[in-house]
Amino acid sequence: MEPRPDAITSRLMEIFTRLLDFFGPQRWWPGDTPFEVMVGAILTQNTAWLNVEKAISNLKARHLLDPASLNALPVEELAGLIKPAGYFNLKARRLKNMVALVIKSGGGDPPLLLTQAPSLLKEELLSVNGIGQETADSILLYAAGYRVFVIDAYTRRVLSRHGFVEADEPYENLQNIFMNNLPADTALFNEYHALLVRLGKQYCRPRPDCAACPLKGLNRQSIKS
DNA sequence: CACCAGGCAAGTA
DNA sequence: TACTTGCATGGT
Repeated sequence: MEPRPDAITSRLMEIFTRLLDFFGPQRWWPGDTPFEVMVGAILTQNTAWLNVEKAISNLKARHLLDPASLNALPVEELAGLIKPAGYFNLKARRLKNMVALVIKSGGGDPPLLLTQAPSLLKEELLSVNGIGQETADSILLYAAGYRVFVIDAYTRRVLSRHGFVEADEPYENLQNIFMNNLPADTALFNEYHALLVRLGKQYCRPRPDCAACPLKGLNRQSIKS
């Protein structure tokens, strides 16, 4: 027996309401410009945000946080500046790859790249070596402002720990649960994902603190549709 | 000290 | 197709 769609909607909204009441608004994404969001999306891959901030500060302090500057910067120097974010050699190449797309497909202007239709934009982003589903969707939502739900390791962990989905549920299925059952409200998608990450960081870690979890006691029935 | 963080791609069988 | 492995700093 699968739950009715409206039942899924109300359960998803209850989760959201609980998280918002408990934590308050998260005001994501932390970044001043669309390009900064894009850079942060690469740097935060499997990395604590605090370390990403240090890397971004290094770039800002040298006025290098724009496509033209990063394009002109030797990849070894870029790697040196983003060291605190970890995987610095890998991420330096990934940033270069992303900048190449901004130049090729946006004429070097991030907003021009980001105003393309979401399906086309996602396809282009995914074609960049170093940008996968989550990074692409983060850019679609938090840099371009499109109504896309971002799935990350915390989201998957929170949902599976609560019995809502299987632990190995594919990315696209998880994404569709939210996108097919929530109101068409970009601000909601923005805040919802941020709240799930906040919950994950604080309570749903590998060693969880379930006693204090704001989602404690929810019905564990599947929400797969 | 060990553990882990807002993933992704390449390699192996 | 389905696993496994490399990538790396810094906070808790």
